Amino acid sequence: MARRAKTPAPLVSDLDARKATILEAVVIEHIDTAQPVGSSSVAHHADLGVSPATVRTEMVALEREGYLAQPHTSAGRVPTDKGYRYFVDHLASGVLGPAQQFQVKEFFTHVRGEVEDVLEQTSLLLSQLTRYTSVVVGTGHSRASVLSVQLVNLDARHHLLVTVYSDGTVTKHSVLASFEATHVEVTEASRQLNALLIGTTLDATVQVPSRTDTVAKLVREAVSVLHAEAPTMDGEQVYIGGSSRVAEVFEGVETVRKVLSILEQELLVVSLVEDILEKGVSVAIGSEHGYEPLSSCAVIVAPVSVEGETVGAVGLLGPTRMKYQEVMAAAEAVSQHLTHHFGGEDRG
Amino acid sequence: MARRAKTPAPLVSDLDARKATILEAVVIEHIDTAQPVGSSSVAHHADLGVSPATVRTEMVALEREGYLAQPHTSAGRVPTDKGYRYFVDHLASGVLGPAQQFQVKEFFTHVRGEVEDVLEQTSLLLSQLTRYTSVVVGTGHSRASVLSVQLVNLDARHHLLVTVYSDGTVTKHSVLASFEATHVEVTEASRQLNALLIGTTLDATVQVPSRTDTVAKLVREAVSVLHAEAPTMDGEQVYIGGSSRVAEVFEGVETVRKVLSILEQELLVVSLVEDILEKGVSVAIGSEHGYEPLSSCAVIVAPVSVEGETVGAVGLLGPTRMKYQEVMAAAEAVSQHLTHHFGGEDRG
DNA sequence: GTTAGCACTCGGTAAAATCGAGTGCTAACA
DNA sequence: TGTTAGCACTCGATTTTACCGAGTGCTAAC
Repeated sequence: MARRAKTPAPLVSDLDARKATILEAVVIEHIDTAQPVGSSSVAHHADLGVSPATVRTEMVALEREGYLAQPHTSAGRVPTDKGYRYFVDHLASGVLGPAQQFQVKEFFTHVRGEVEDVLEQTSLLLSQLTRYTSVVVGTGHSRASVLSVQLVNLDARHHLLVTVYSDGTVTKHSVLASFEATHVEVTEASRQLNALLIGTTLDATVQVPSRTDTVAKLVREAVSVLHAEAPTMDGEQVYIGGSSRVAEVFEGVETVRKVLSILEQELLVVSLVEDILEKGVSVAIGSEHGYEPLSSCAVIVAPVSVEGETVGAVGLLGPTRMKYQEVMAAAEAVSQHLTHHFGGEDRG
Repeated sequence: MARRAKTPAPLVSDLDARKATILEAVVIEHIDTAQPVGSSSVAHHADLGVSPATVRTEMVALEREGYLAQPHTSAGRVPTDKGYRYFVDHLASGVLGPAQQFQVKEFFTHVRGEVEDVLEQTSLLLSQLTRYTSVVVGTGHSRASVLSVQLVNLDARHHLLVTVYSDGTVTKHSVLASFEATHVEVTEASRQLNALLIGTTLDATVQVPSRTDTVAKLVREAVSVLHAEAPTMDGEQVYIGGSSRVAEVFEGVETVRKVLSILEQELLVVSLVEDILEKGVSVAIGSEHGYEPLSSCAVIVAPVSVEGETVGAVGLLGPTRMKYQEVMAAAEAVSQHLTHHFGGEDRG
């Protein structure tokens, strides 16, 4: 028994075959219809040769164990978060339809451009593919080393510090000096900065010159600006695709508003995705992720890694009654293609 | 008579004083309550010493002339787009509340950072200020000249072309060569690119070397990559703040979805804003802007200019029954502060 | 353990009744 | 001529009532 399985070990459970089938039937139908599911409908669709009455007794049990819930007496049953959890852990498994597979392949053979563009486009792809809102996260250059620094002067006091990192990201920082500097001095400062910083990572401390001439002051200024940003700005990028889906997929203005307002906060989205990744889980249902305003959401994530290192993730956000099979398959497929795209070095 | 006034010349109109007052009352109350407004309510609030009956006859006239509409017989009146138009052109004028004024001032004395960050934060400010969704557009470096180009090699075949423009923007482009290049060659190419491009704008053609050595090939490659992007990528930046407001402010899922899906398309948003600016108008109501899916929206824009040149705009998007006075005042104030912020050179 | 039978619950929908804000019109008035 | 009170009328919104039927839980028979 693995100490930490890919999905958290089921508490007590493992329903017997029939209960599982019934649960599955309820989940599937409810996902499809958004309505409570009744015993007769289950008896009919899941073809265990049993009558509704039997199904009913089983459903009572499933409800007692917390997999199902009744909106009110004399309505059908609806899956709980726990019910969905069992479903995705034990029952769901789907493959991408051929049309979708084709679309994904097409996409990845044709994308070109900068990493950022690819990620952004990918988020659109995902939301088209699944009809849910997608989240693509690129984790930044925290471990990337500096390839090149350059100080460009805009005018005598304003300079722009442009840094290129080994992972291909580029940052810029304004440097406002309290003194004037000539073009030559700026160029020299640039040269020294290169000597100083190339090969280092942002968290490393460097030996700055203590002289008091203009060039040295420029260098110190630049280094401090750069390092000041280091802790906050991890260079995470977030791309959200199909946020308008939120309005289609959730019911109730209030829910829509809540979800949208979460999506607006990029930092929050990043940590949500990272939290889920960290737990080694690929799906977080309802309250599982611990973000209260998203308690009616399910989030599916799949990591994107290059050389064993997780460099990002793709995610999809929908109601708890989302189409897990399809969506998980899509996330899987896209994340793998992305992994390959960034790993398999031979694309622009 | 000016050939093209700041706001399109009123067709026939200019209502007499009493009609105007009545229209104003209807608009104000409807903005407030979202309900059709009846004659008695108008007679009461607008204190022209007249009875509801008289108001009614006037309202009939206003309806005939297209300023008001009746959702159905025996309901109150609702302003039409034309009614709102008259309202904003002739009647509306408001100033920012002191609290808001303070907030704006506070904001602009404390913002720091890159242009992009300032614009993004501004969009948040605007949406907080007005409780509507905001749009901040920065028009790009189409006329900016190149300050510096640098080719950085990631590995033998992958290079990164980093360009700094006179307006402080920085772009990066991957350059994938079909041949290998040494570090020295890349550095030399970098030097030549600088000599070649500094001071030019993207639309200018440059004399590339026709030699066939590695350096020359690199240079040609880089120049072509850079120029290829020029027409599409104008470097426009769009920042949307408070998109969750859409869900609060519009009613009907379908409307919300439509609006959100427009907001997702950055290009579309940019051209919407630019269209309105171009017409020299600051408010576009309902069908005026010609974007059908936004026919229930009003858009308020204010240009941001530096040295007489329009470099961007701030905008706010709400339902046609939005609080024009407040919102226009806010847009005005923020755009002026922004103008000043970018014009008054002494901030980082 | 399963099932048919059955009484019961209760949300959803439809029809009916009611309400009232607001209208348009007319006739009297200044 | 413009204004106003009076009044019948309209019609959406709200409430009431009735009813249907899907679905339940329970029980007794298989």
